[in-house]
Amino acid sequence: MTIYDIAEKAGVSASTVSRVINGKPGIRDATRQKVLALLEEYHYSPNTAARGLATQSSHFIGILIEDIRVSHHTDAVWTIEQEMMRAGYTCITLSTGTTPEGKAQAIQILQQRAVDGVILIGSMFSLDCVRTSILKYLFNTPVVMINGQIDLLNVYSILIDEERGMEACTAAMLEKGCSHPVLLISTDTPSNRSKLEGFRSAIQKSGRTFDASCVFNTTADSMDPLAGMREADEMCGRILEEKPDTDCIICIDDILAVGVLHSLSRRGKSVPGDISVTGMDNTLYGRVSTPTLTSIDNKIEEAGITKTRRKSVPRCIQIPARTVLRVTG
Amino acid sequence: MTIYDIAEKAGVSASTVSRVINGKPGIRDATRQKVLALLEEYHYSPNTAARGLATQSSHFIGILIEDIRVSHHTDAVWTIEQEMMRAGYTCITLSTGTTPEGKAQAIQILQQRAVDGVILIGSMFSLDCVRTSILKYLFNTPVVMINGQIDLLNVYSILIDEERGMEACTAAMLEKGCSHPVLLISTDTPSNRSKLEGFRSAIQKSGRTFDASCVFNTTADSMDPLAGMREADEMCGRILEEKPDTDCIICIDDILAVGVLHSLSRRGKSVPGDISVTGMDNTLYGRVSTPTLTSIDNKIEEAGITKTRRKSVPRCIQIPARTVLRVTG
DNA sequence: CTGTTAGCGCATTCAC
DNA sequence: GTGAATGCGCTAACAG
Repeated sequence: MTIYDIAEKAGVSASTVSRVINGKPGIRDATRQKVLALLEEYHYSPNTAARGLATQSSHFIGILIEDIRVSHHTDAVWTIEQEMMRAGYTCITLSTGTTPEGKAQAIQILQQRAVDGVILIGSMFSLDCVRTSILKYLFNTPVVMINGQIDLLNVYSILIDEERGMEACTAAMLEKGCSHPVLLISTDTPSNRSKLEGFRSAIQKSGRTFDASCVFNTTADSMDPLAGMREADEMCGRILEEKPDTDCIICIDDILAVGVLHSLSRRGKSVPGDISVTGMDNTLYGRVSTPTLTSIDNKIEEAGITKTRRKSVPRCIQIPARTVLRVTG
Repeated sequence: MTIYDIAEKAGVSASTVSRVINGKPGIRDATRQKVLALLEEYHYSPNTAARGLATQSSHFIGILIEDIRVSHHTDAVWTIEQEMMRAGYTCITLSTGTTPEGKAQAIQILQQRAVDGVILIGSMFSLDCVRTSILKYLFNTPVVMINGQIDLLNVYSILIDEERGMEACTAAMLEKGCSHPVLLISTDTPSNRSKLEGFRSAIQKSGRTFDASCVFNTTADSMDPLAGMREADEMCGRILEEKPDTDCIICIDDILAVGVLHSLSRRGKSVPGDISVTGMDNTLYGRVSTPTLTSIDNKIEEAGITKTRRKSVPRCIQIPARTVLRVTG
């Protein structure tokens, strides 16, 4: 079913059909009704690729995440997708994997699909190779980075202030009476570095001296949540051994927190009676900080990816990380 | 950058450039090299929409799942996406939500995007409204259902034999010495019904009589894993109260299993010492049954969604659910 | 109000 | 070997 088939059956020209489809004015009502009926009868729906070719707008939005299996960012994808759909856009959500090549390839695919905009979710996209690829393939396409930053004119950032989020979280625990907090952190990422900084800052602002031995690192690949949990579980044992007076374990993310909780429960420790535990990231595993997704969503619109971005828009937007603490038990 | 721009710069015609791009033979090597160089220099990459228009093939594969935030099926999406990518296809993965309207809308979107094939993941797509939508919009497009079934000529099924999977799982527990198994099941879905049937069947085949009071239902919306966990947690308390001699809790899925584990650990019960617990579905939360994804993947190829499906292919393929049991502790 | 024409970017005959 | 012409399905001037 093409627009021409319908036109023929209706005894009008293709442009008339096109006008009806797009709700353009200046059509006699009788004609419109007739066409509308045919459209319905034949379940016609327009070929978006052809339309895109003609209008120079694919109505595609590309979303890049590292791994769809990791629930970390999947929440964001969901709301963005819903919102974009309401706006008439279709999302192409791609898992890039952790390698630079994977990311570069995904960016090229999006270019070939002529997406109208791109959303990069996660600090892991703040890479030089990503910058290069954008420059090569998407220099003309608005890009929004959630929790990442790249210095290019067409790249907008929405940053979640994780540093201050973690700082507030730690401060809250200290105020609550914890005197021997420990930070459980995973591999070195921009995001994790911010959180570490926030932790350190809170400690110092409270008048204590920051002791690096209070920071424990896990090494598991962030792509494998199960491994992360297990490692956190073991690490928790080490923490209790090396720092027996620990009364608060602050975890860089919720996966680690779950591992810690398992370990503590096995050891008969009560939470938060004996030890307080906090997580972060608001995934399925727990709900602690990060902004509400709707607020991210607003910001994306603000960044004008769907709009005809006429007015100048701030290149970078900070969202305060809400620190709705939850001492998981 | 269009094919014409490159052609002009190379002093050849567009068709020549096209031939080079597509590796067609019959081009003097010098010409080819020159064009290739320009292609590289200008980071040219073809507009897939235009190409699709010309070749009548979008090289898009549509994937429908109910909710990207639910890790249940997200594993399948990952491997399918990887595989399709290797084959030169781009996946449009859409979350349909639980409503019929959402599913119908997603199907129409895929039609408008002229996808070359569609993959429906989950038993929740075995709906009459889905059938209607496929008939309306995708009657000409090969559709593969994973763990679902719809009677249409262009719809292929890959079924995971959950009934036998659950039967084997239950039988294994009985053999292991459990004498008072309980089934914890969630809302009524085709998939859950099969599992219940498998449970019942194993009980009876072992010579016992099936007692319906051994089946406990949770009511939480399957879309909200957290709620599911919580409910399973509470339900576990009820189970221990009403059936104090329970020595094995078989959970319909891993989310419920996690809830049960939490509850047991809080009550000081040892797993599997006091009580054995099994989950199902091989999500992040645990790994128990279901086929390996690569085997699913093979089956999809077998169903010929990417191929020119010349030979007739079995309309329905059964995969035995592997019952790699893991008594979670 | 409606039809005609042209063009979006590419692949594919058919000539040369 | 290579170029010119045509069409994919649709929209957008431009006429009438």
